[in-house]
Amino acid sequence: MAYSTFNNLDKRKKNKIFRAALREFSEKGYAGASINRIVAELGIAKGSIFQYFGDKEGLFNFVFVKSIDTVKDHLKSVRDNTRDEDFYSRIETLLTSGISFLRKNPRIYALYTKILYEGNLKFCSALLKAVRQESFEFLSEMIRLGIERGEVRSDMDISCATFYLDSLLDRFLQAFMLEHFGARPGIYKANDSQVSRWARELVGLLKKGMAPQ
Amino acid sequence: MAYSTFNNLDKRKKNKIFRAALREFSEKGYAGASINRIVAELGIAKGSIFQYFGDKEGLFNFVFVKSIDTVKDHLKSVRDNTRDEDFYSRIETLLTSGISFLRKNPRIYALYTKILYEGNLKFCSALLKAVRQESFEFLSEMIRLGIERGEVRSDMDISCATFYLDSLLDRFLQAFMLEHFGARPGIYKANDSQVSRWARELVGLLKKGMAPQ
Amino acid sequence: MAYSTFNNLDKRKKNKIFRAALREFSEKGYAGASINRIVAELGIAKGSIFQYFGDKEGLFNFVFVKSIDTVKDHLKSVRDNTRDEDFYSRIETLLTSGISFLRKNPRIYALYTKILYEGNLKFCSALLKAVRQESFEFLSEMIRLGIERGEVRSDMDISCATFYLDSLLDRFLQAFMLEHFGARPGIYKANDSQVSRWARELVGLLKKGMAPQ
Amino acid sequence: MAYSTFNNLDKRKKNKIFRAALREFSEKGYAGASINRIVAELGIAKGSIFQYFGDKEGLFNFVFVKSIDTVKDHLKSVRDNTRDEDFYSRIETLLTSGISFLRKNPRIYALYTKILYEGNLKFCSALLKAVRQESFEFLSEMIRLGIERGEVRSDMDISCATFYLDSLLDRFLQAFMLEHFGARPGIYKANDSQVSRWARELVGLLKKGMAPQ
DNA sequence: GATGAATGAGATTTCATTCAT
DNA sequence: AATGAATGAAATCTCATTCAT
Repeated sequence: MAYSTFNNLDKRKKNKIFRAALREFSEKGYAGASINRIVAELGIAKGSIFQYFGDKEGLFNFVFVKSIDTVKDHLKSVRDNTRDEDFYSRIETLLTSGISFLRKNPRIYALYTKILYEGNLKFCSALLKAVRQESFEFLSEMIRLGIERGEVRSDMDISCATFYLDSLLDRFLQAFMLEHFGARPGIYKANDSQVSRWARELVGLLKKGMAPQ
Repeated sequence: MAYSTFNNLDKRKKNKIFRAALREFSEKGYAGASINRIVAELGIAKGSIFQYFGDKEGLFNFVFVKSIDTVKDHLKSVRDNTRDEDFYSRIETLLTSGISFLRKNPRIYALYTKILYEGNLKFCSALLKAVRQESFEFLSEMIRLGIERGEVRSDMDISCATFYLDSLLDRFLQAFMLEHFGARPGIYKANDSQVSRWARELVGLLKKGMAPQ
Repeated sequence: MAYSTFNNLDKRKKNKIFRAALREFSEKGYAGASINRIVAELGIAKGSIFQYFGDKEGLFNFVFVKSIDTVKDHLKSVRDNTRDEDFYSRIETLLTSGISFLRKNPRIYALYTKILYEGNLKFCSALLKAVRQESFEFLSEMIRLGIERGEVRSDMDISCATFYLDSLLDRFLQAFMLEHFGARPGIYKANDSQVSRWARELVGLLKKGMAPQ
Repeated sequence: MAYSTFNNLDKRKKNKIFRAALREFSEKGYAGASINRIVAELGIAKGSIFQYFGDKEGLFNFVFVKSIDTVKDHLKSVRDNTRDEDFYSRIETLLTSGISFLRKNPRIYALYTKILYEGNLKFCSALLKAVRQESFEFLSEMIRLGIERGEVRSDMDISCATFYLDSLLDRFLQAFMLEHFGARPGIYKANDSQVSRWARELVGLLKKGMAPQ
């Protein structure tokens, strides 16, 4: 993925490069990103990037994989840390912790959506598919467990419900991200203090639709 | 928006130019679109585009506004034609008619999402904001009416419920579009025959969450 | 081969571009040629070349095909103008007129050899093959006719004799070209006045080998 | 030519470097050769090459001189081993042993022609000139000896005959090499079994032209 | 002596934009 | 009004060469 030339660099420099590239790609997308700008910001020679990553695609891949891995780690930790909570509480945690992840790593989520909608990037689709698959399975499993524990109605179509949950969660994050970057004209004026109230309300709605009566 | 030189063209030519530009922008995004390719496909002189629209931004604006208008017309017609149906039936119609709009105008929806996530386009954000505002008000009004008619629980937070609906509707379309274009690795295998079943199931879920008990 | 943008230029400009490109390619070969240098010499914008020919390969193709055509025309005129001479006289004419062609078009022959030995140019090999085929057939036919007229021994292996002739003719030109360009350390000190003497002597040698006794 | 750092390496490593560089230069020519690729193939540090040879030119020089020496040794051994054969038999041996040398050292002959026609290499021309001088003297001497022994006509212009022989020999090798490498579109379909037949036929032709009658 | 990270000049190519005809 | 030739900035990428370790 990255050549040994890059791996041999010291950690601070590697990180600096990752951050600069992430910033560029997340702001401009793949096609719009300029290696010229990246190296100018970093203050290194243009050739170095190509020595590290071979080409633009290589640089992007490095950034994208590292970003995806960060997301996966986040999801895994949420799953593991909420194992004993009930279904609706887990959803609420997913929502609020998602926002706090997004606050800490705003560019990662921005990169993800930019790439998702940019299309044209054959070398990403396998990764994107894997991520979505994982998230899909994660939610399905949560629902299945919720049914088992009697927290969720047993007559639900699981894939339909997963879609339903996934939409909601993803959109919840998108709404905040687009506001955070000012790119999308936010109409949901949710500021920091309102996030948890919103999360609670959404979970309330979900509960009405999904809990056994 | 477009100069008089353009407005004076005959309708067929204007339409041809719109379609070619829409195709390019929806496939490549704003930055990735190439006026070279557009004029090559059209077989007209490059200078003409600049005479008609001033610059790339002008051309894009023309395409974007016209696309947005088409969407607005669609929404308005759905609203007007379903005025007498009950709340849940209206939602179901929104879902299925949304899909059929998307099938007829795949590039318009593609353009909308591409631009939404591409960002960087100051001159779009007002338009995007207006569209979202409109759609938001459309849904809010539907909910309010639903409550009035006793079809929806009266204790709902309307903006929260609007968000909830909006997420679901938008994501429903996105799922189909991304599959239609093959850009996003679909994991929801919804083919033609399944659309209405899915719509019905989602509405069922919504009903459980939103209907008075 | 060349886009209409180029074909529409006035003849003087087209010729100027041809000459500048021929010079660069014949001096540096395909890989070594620099479009930067060509446009600098011409005093035109870099982009123009790409508008005319699409890419470096396109420019080269144009130059190469035009050069080859010039050679073919030369060969054809020699063949037609010497139809009534005897075999050995035709060979002598080939040698001396070859030299005079080379004096008038030194870069064309230089281009031909450069490319022949540079290899790696898939898009040339068909052309090169065609040229060699043509020259091969031209010589074979001359020998066949020589035999028919009783000027050449009838027991000759024609393809062997063609190889033999071809070697001599080609090498004769090469020797002069390499001296002309100073690229190859000439050891054959043939100056202008000696060319025809050499041609006569070589033909004398050939005659001893090929004429019936 | 090569710095002591190189000369102090063990023989196997020196040979490995020679082979890798010969391969690159013979395939791509001087300008097209890439030190990057050479060191990548060798698995040594790029800096080492510059420590051994100073610069690209130095590396090339080393490769070229060593290659030329191999050719000279070959020629010398043919000359010495055929001293007692008659003139025409020596020529035949030159042709066939030339082919067998080329089969054993295809890259050396390829390098020689690539460079000969690439030009632009001031530091080669002295070497090339020396080689051609040597080969020229070798052939002249053979002819002189042939005349002395009564095998060759005594009225021959020796330098003309040398040119004649040289053309044939060189072209004979070229034809095979270009076919061997597939670079030049072969029209002489000579495969392995035909080489000696061709050599015999060419010698027959020569004999007719050169032997006293 | 060997290493390989850093460099920057220079290559090909694309593209929006201008402007004379 | 329409044309399309001309432009040059900026993009990606390659490569010989240097030099600190």
